[in-house]
This record gives sequence, structure tokens and C-alpha cells, in this order.
Amino acid sequence: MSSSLFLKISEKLFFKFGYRRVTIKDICEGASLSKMTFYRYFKNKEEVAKIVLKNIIDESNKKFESIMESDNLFINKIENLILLNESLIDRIGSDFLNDIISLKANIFKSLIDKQSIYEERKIEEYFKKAQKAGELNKKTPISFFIYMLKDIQEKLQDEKLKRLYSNEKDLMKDLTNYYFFGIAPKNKEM
Amino acid sequence: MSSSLFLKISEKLFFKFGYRRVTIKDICEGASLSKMTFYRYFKNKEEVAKIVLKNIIDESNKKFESIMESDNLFINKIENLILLNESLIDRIGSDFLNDIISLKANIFKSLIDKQSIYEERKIEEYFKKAQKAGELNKKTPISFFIYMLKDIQEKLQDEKLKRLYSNEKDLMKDLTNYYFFGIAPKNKEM
DNA sequence: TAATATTGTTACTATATTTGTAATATTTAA
DNA sequence: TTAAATATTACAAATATAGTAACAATATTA
Repeated sequence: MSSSLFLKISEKLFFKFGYRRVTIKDICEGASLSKMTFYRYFKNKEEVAKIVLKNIIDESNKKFESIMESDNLFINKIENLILLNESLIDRIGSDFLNDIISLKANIFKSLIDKQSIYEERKIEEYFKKAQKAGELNKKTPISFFIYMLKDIQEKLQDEKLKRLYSNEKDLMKDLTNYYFFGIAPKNKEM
Repeated sequence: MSSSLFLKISEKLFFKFGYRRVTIKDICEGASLSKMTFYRYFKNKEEVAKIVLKNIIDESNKKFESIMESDNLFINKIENLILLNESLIDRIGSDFLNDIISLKANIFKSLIDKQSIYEERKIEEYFKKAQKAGELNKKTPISFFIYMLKDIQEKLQDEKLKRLYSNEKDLMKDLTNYYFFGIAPKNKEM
């Protein structure tokens, strides 16, 4: 099917070069198909980008749910969550997101905002569950855990911290341990 | 100095996105300077790209010479040469070179061709020296060694081969050993 | 400090690229 | 073989980019 080929190529180009640097011509040449064929399936570049974005959001939500619904320890879920986030950033690259967010038409912005809100709600939901199950301190407000989780994720990008480790995965392990054993109600085995 | 900032930003953008996807506007915004200031220092984008290309060529030639003039064993020189080549490809990326080679105006092409010829001559020169010093089989024509060196460098990009190794450096070591002990006049110590 | 050189900005036109479409051709499948 | 689906070419309209003129600010030096 031509339309899925267009999507595949578009995604590849968008993630590599960002949105504005990729033209419809580039996408068509990448797919070895004509422009008119492109317009048979899509209204314009914006529509393709919206689908690409939607796909990646759906995909990441599925992964998110499957991590949180697994029967791992809570600490492992958090670790997998951070890993998921990292690999997403790696794959999408910053240019695509920066480009579409800074467009006048804020169709993308609203999509992303919607996703952020959805994700935050889901995280809150799962943290509440964990709190009920005694996996988190019951007296601390959930919003604190979430605030600190974001803080930890930012620290994973911190150049100074990265330089302390030869391996980024080790930094992640230490950060997750730091995060979890600071919020755990009692000490469990490593 | 503004001009070196322009060059620095240009290089960064060219290596990341290629030549055609980068506009003078991008370069100016990256350097936080106006377009007119750009035109004070450079005639156009082509000129900047030429300088960027020239700089990288000069730099790589210096490194090449310093490797070949070092007093390492010949096998280590070859290994360093392959390493140098690989890190260059990594840094420049394929988009920049592809873009400027496929331009109508073949100013870039001639620069690159010139460099290839220069490099080939230099390699020939150093291989002849090594042959004289008994580090290479005297009966084999130099062109054979060079042909095989290129073959080895291509194999380093071979996806099938890469898949056999978890670490790319290990593949390189094996390939270099393979190359060298195939052409050595007698077995030396590992 | 006044004159001059240097570096920078804004605002604009010319040019080039990209978009999106109409008219037309080719392929597929019943 | 004919109709429907799919693709191509060639082009006008919209948009983005390149390059410049006229002017402003800042630094240099006599």
C-alpha cells in the first residue's frame, strides 16, 4: 500500500531532519512515487505529520500501559518508564518536535498537550494504585512523586552528570535507585 | 570573530542536515547574527561550504600524516588510518557529501576528487616506503595493497558483517588483522 | 572629542523553491 | 474491453530564500 510507504518514509525523514526541512518532494523521492500520488492519500505535509505523530503517540501509550500493567516490582516499572522515555527521545530527535511546536497553526501543539495531560493522568493513576498497595509512602502527595520523577528524567539529560559515567545506562540505574529508595516506605532487598 | 562563529555553526548544521536543507537564515539564527553580517564575510552559502569542506580536508590530512609519520608498527598505522576514516564519516555524515557532490556546479566535486587523488598518492608513497623497509611483500604491486585496503574499509560498513559483532571496534580489529597478516612477509608477534 | 572605520540592523526586491492542481496517461481487475 | 484505480507531466500560485540598499550603532584613532 502506497500510503503506508509514504508514512514510513515521512517518519524517517521527519525524525532525522525535523518537519520544516523536509519537503513533499523529498518524501515522494524517498518513496519513489509521484507527488500527485502523494496528494491522492494526503491533504498536505501537515496531515502526514499529524498521522506520524499520532502513530508514535499511540505506540508509546501502548508500551507505557504494558509496562505499568506488568507484574514487575514498582521500581522496575519506573526504570522501564524512564528507559521508554529515553528511547523515544532518541528515536524522534528534538528537531521534529521543536519544528511542529513552533508552527503558527497550533494543531500539533494541542495534540502534544493533550498527550501530556493524558500521560500525567495515567501516571497519577498508577502512582495512586502503588500507594494503595503500600509501594509508596502514603502520607506524601502523589504530585510530589511526579514532580520528582520529572526532575530525575531531566537529570538524565544533564551533561555534568553524564560526564561522571562512562555508560549512560549506569547513570540511569543510579538515578532510578536514588529516586525509588528515597520514596519507598521501607527498605527492600536490592 | 564573527566569521569563525558563522563557520562553526555552518559546519554543525551542514554535518547534521546536509547542504541543501540548511539556509543562510538558519546559519544566521544559529549564530544570533544578521544576514547582512553574514554577507559581509561570505559571498554565499557555497563559499561557506567550500571553507568548511576545505577545513575538514586539511584537518584530516594533518591527522593522516601524523599517523603515517609516527613510529608505530605498520599494522597499527593501518589500524589508525581505518579508525580515522571511520570517525570522519561519523562526524561529517553522508548528507553533506551527497548534497554537494550532486550539485550542478561541480566546484565541490573537483575539490573532493583532488583530495582523493592526493590521498591515494600519499598512501602509495607510504606503502612504497613500507615495502622498501620490508614491512610488505616486495613482489606484490602496491596497487593491490591499496585495492584491498579499500575493500576492507567497505567491509567495515557491511551490515551483514556488523551483525556478527556486538562491538564495531572488534570487527575493525579483526579486519585489520586479517588485512595485515595476509600481506605481511613473515609472521610477527601479535 | 570629532572624524573615520568597522560592524551591525531593518526593510525591501528579485529569484528560486515548493505547493497544489488540471489535463492526460498507464495499469489493474472484473 | 471497459471502468476504476493509480500514476505522470507540466504548470500557475503561493511561499520561502537570497541578496542588497540605505541607514544606525559602536569602536578606533588622530
